[in-house]
Amino acid sequence: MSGLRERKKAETRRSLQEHALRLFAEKGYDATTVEEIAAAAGVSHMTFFRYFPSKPAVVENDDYDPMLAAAIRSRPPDEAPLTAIRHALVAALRAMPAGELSTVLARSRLIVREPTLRARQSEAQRATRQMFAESLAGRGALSDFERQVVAGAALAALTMAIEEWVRVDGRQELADLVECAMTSLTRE
Amino acid sequence: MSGLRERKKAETRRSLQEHALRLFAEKGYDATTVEEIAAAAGVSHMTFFRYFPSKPAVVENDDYDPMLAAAIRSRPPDEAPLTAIRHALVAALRAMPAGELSTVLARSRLIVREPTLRARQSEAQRATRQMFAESLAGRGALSDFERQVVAGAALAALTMAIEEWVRVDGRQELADLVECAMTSLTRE
DNA sequence: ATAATAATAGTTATCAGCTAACATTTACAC
DNA sequence: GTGTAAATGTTAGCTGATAACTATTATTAT
Repeated sequence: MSGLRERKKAETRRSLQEHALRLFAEKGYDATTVEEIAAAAGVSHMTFFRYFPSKPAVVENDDYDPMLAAAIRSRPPDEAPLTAIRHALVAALRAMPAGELSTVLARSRLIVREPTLRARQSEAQRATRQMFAESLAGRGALSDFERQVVAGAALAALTMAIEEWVRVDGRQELADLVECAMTSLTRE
Repeated sequence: MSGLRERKKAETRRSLQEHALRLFAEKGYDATTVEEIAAAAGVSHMTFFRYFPSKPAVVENDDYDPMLAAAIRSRPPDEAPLTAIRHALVAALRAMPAGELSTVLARSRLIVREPTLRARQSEAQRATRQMFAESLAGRGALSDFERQVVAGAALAALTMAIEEWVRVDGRQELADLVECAMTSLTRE
């Protein structure tokens, strides 16, 4: 698994992603063609599509979903659903090193500002919502439907927090914004 | 404004939309090309794009936004934000004639089932969210940010209700589903 | 070390959505 | 009726995405 082939693949993937993000930031998402990204990484456009199923996919990373789901599940079972999600999110964000957060900020900036990427993001969030909903199992005697609703609402709050985070260009802590957002949901 | 030209335009638009929805339902969204829709309506594909800015746009209708915003604004000012939105939505839905609801169901079916349309929908919802947020002005001493959060969460709940509505193929009242969804948010 | 093999990448062609430039038809106002 | 302006069609092109096929390159078994 660490042969030359594997390393080359990883390197190509990384290079494609890196050049893509750089070009998107430099000249805009729509103004950057897959052809250009591939050329910058020294491969053909077909290779791009072998590594990423679509142009927007090169920006996305769903790596946090399982971690967050686990964090929700490990909250005390008597906590209300939205409260459990809030604590899980805030704790996860506070535990995140600054370097990683700035990467997340860069990606988020792109996604929030490019309509095409936003649209994709909301589609990717369906999986996240599903995970959130499942990780609420057994909490507060909710039906499947109600769990989806709560998970969806929490994700909407998280999304709003991230958009605000991008708007203030990271000058407020994302964890604080998420805490504020989630609290304004439960405080009714 | 009711010259032959205007009438023809309205008729062309209606025809394009009608054939589009029919073809989408018959053979799927992706499998239906703009060319086919245009041909079915007896025009060229360029004419299609003169009437609708994009293929997905032919399915969308944002006609309800102003009505809903007004309904929210006219709720008693001491009602909590989520509660006000809930009552506004439920009242608007209960006042809707059955025929219109079945049209909404048909459109929703398409949108919920076609990933491409879902993605677009979520983008269109940004405008709806903005309207919801603005129509919450003065209610509950919320900041701009918090209003966006609450509006976003409410819309997420509405979306979940509509998805469930489609899932049960309209056999439950949408108003009831919305009421259930919104209530599960405030009940924490 | 080398040949067989399997993975990986490139080439080419094609399709669909979408836009632009230009020509042509058609309703309207006079 | 005729000129004008709107509406439509024609054609061509760009970009994202997929498929079929070929060529290259790393692995592996000898």
